[in-house]
Amino acid sequence: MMDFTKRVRGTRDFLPPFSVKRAEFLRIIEDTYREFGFLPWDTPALETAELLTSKGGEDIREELYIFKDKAGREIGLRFDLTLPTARVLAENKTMPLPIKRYMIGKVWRYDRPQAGRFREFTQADVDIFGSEKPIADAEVVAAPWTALKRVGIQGTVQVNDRRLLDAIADYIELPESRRDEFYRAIDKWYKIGEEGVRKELGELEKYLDPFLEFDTDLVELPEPTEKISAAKSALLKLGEYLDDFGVRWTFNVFIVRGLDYYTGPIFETFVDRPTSILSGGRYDRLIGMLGGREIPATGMSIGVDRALDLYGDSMDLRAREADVYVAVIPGYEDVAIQISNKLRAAGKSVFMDVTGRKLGKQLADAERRGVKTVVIVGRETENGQVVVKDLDSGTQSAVPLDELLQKLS
RNA sequence: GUCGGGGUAGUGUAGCCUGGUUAGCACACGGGACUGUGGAUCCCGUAGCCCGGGUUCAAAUCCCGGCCCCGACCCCA
Repeated sequence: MMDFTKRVRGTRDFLPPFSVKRAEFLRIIEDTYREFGFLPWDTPALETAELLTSKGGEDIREELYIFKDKAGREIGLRFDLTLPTARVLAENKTMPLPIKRYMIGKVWRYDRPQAGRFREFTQADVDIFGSEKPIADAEVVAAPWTALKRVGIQGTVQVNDRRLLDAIADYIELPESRRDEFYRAIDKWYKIGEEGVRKELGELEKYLDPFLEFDTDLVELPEPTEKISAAKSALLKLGEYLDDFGVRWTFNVFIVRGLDYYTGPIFETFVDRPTSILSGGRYDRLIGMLGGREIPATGMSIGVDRALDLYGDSMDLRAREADVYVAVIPGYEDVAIQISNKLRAAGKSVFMDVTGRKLGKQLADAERRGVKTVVIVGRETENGQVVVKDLDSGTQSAVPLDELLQKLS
């Protein structure tokens, strides 16, 4: 006998009550993005292998789902939402700018699964295309940060800037060819500590002490060169806008994020663990690299599943499965359907029993589902009434049908 | 790719070291006591030793191989 119950490695099933919270979280994110004026986009999960590997060389294939279709073409699953979006912009060369868009969807990476890391996971992106101004970076941070705040998660956005890092690297005379290696090591500062970073750096360790002079508050950041001054004042401007948006942020010179993707401000958001749940930055060259005109771009992404895993318990999310449970006494199905429809038309979510099981079972079922209001549809309907029962208090009363809606509101 | 810990009903586990009744328990699920009133209690029920080989009179237990899961490293555009 084959085992048909196996899941693909690194994927997950989302079942209630978690799935209910997850859907609610996604709804709040989407509502917030809309409030900030971002419009929804959706692009295919499948892209050509050519695109997916375009900015990482051959070794990047190791981290991707790539396979051949029946015609022998190499295709793969997207690993983020930014690259497909950039492809669309490179392809549609006359879209009116600026564009503010969001996209919520699954992405796939052939990582080795472990705590907080899956091969299939959901991202909720916002991006602004067509503005190089810091106010755009600030807004793109503010929208997802606000969404998180609305569910009770107050993160601190750690801010750095690729131009600043490069300016510092110039100043401390870090060889160009070793910079990726250096950045990759210091990026682990909060994970493995100073000692770990020194060890990791090896012969590059001599550059660490001069670099550490820049581990300060932003206003106190030394300005030994013109380039550093310029990067600093850009960050100060950005910080001012973040303050205006009410975002909690801090400058952190150890934030690096990736290697060849970003060209300006970069962001990571932490709550109380060194695991980022909201991150992104500015990437002004990507669309040009894909063959489009150069369009300045900046974006952020919520790691939806990771945020739920780490902080779902403390999120302020509705967990109940429906607003009202309609318990149906056998023989009264027709009127139960009519009543359920009426409630739904008034905006209530309704779980109507369809099993015909006895009332005690239906009440237990309602409770299990976390629904606290039960409308019992039975013989009272012959007098134009239903019984409304509150499962929390245990109280109930017969209510005329035309008063049902106001009784429930 | 490297390393560590594990696989016993749907979930969590006891049993394994020291092989030997019908593989025990809890939760969950279905039904009943209670055919129009949930949370409590009681009763009944469904459901399990990852796969293959070896040792043995006898394997969940010991040995070998495989598969899978979890976690750490590497990496994370």
